[in-house]
Amino acid sequence: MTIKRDNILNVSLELFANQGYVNTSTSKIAKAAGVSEGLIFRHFGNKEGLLDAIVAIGTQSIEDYTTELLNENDPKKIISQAIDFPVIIMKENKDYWQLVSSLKFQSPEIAAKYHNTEIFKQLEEILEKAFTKLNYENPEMEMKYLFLTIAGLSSMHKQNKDEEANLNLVNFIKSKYIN
Amino acid sequence: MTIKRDNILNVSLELFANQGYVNTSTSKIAKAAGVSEGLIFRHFGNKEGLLDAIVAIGTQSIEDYTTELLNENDPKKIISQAIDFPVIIMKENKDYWQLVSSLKFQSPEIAAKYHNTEIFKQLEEILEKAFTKLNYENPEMEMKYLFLTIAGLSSMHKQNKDEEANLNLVNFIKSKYIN
DNA sequence: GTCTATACTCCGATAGAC
DNA sequence: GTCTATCGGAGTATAGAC
Repeated sequence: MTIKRDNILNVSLELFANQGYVNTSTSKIAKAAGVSEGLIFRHFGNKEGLLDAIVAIGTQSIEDYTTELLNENDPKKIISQAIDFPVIIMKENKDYWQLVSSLKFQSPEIAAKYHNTEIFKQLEEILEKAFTKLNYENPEMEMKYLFLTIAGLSSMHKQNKDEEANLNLVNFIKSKYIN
Repeated sequence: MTIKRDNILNVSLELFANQGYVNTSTSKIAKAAGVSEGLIFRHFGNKEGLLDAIVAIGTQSIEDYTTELLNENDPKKIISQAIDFPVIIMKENKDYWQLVSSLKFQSPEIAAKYHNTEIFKQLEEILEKAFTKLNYENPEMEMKYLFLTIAGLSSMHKQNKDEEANLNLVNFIKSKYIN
């Protein structure tokens, strides 16, 4: 029953992420998932409904990770884990992350619909507090700077396949914050 | 004479950047540019030819900026100007930059075709040399880290409209390298 | 299977530059 | 008078959502 539905979900996440949402036709999805095209519309109404379902799943697992950080008290651990964020995310949710990034470049309506700020606002607060605890001169700026670095790491992971090099860089950045 | 041609070029850069290449139909471009649809094909052969023309123009102005850096000797100035890179680019080539970024998320063929690494390889070399001159312990890593920061700055500028905040952050980052 | 959107073609006509 | 840029519209083929 839900096997085919899951099939559609998995296949279209992969296709949307790697070929783009607009470039992926429903018939392509149907073929790749081994289902009839009609089933897609039976389950998800229309193509955008399918996109909604996919994004919702991925968002959940990222929220789970942020919640972990909320329960952490040691500021150095928080910073360290925040730097790990792209590594973790990219490993387990590579396709999801790429899809969400790509949606920012779609039409303004689509971009707005899937632009999730809440998770990041939380992360920002946590990080700023961590820097405050560590007596940094300018915690807000430090937080913004680190956030930038994390954003950069995300886009790097998307392009660079050399995992060892990526990990070296992650550790190098960590060493700037934790001695 | 070429007024209409320029019109097409300007309008489609804006549309491609903000709505996406695939989402922008040639008829939409024609209407927005106030020209007949046929004229687009007369000038550029097909839709991809139009994209080529647009990208070529923007690439040129970015190359101009990198060439400036090549002629700079003071390592601190090089680093400072590299950090300024996204600010300059985003101010003068916002749409172009966004378009090129968005193409990375298109089909693999399109992504590969417009993925320009040469400019960045040059920039990488220049920066690594600068860090070597300044006797940093690990110039290669420092370069990669700074490169990451610059990538992060680019994506931030794309989203964040508050120019003053952006500039503050840029200066904060500069202060990490130049005392 | 239906219907619409889209890339692309073809052509006759016009107006201005040389 | 020719050449070039352009218009406007009819028309085709195909792909894609549903």
